[in-house]
Amino acid sequence: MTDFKEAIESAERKCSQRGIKLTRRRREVLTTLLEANRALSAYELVNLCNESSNEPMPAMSVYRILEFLRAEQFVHKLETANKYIACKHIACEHEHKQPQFLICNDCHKVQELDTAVEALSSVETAASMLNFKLLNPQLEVSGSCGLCKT
Amino acid sequence: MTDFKEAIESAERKCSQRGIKLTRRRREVLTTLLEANRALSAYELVNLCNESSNEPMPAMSVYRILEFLRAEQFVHKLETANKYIACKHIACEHEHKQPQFLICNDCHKVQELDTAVEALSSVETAASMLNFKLLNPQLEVSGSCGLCKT
DNA sequence: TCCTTTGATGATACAGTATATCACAAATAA
DNA sequence: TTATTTGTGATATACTGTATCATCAAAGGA
Repeated sequence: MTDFKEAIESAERKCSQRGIKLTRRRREVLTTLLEANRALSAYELVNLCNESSNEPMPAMSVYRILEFLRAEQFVHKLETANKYIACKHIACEHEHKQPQFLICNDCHKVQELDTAVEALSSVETAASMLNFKLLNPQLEVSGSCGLCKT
Repeated sequence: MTDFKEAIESAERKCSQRGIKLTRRRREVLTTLLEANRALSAYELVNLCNESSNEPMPAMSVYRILEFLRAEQFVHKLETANKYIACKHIACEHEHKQPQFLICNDCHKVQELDTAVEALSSVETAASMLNFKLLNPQLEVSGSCGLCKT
């Protein structure tokens, strides 16, 4: 309950540094994602926002706000799952390119890796031999997280 | 025009080896995908099938058939694009796990790599340290293919 | 201060992607 | 032959996302 407050404050700070605003609605969406502590679909977000506040949250707004939060790297989209998850490093200062995710097929929990940087660099090498330039590469692989091997 | 015939024959052969059937409808979908020679959405497939044959192809059938073709590894789904593409190796005998795709953001052409095997193995290592087991890992990265740098 | 501009949000419609279900026919097994 | 499984057709509906226009409020200039 305090962990995500720090993340919000950090996002707030980064926004003002960047000359943009973390508005009430944007904060609402980001907070909801942080509290959920898992990947959510856009409509799950809509519902959660509506449960925890009185002003109804239009689905359109959620999509728009997610675009904003992604552009600022506060949120990632899991393209393979059509879900959104708060970036693990909102509160960090370092830039972090090349996000990498392990997605559990059973419990659907997501772990954001920081470790396998060389994975993408080897793809990059292979790609460049085909004259292909990677753009904002993101890696998503699914499997089974040790916890739910039933 | 002869290239994909070989692929169909090979698929036919594999199916009979496996005790399953490449029915007329399934062959229709697979042929359409091979002829297109690019990634297609499910509904693009529906339309193309309808153009080249008189019996209307229901969208439901395309989805069902795509599931079948994926299970047999004749077709891959690009999860990040919601499109389907014929496997480059339908006619090969070797098993090929870990498909890897480079997807061009501009022309949307897709190249299936065979080369960057070590990419996934380094993810695998990182994952196993978290007690996470990869399952049918597939890699999709987008960027710009040398051809359409405008 | 007033006005204008810009950015954010609300509201509605609709396009695109996918699944659930039931019915029926053909192929296979008992 | 009868029963069962498998593939397909048909319809409905859920889920995901974009287009568009209106409104409102904050920011900055005259």
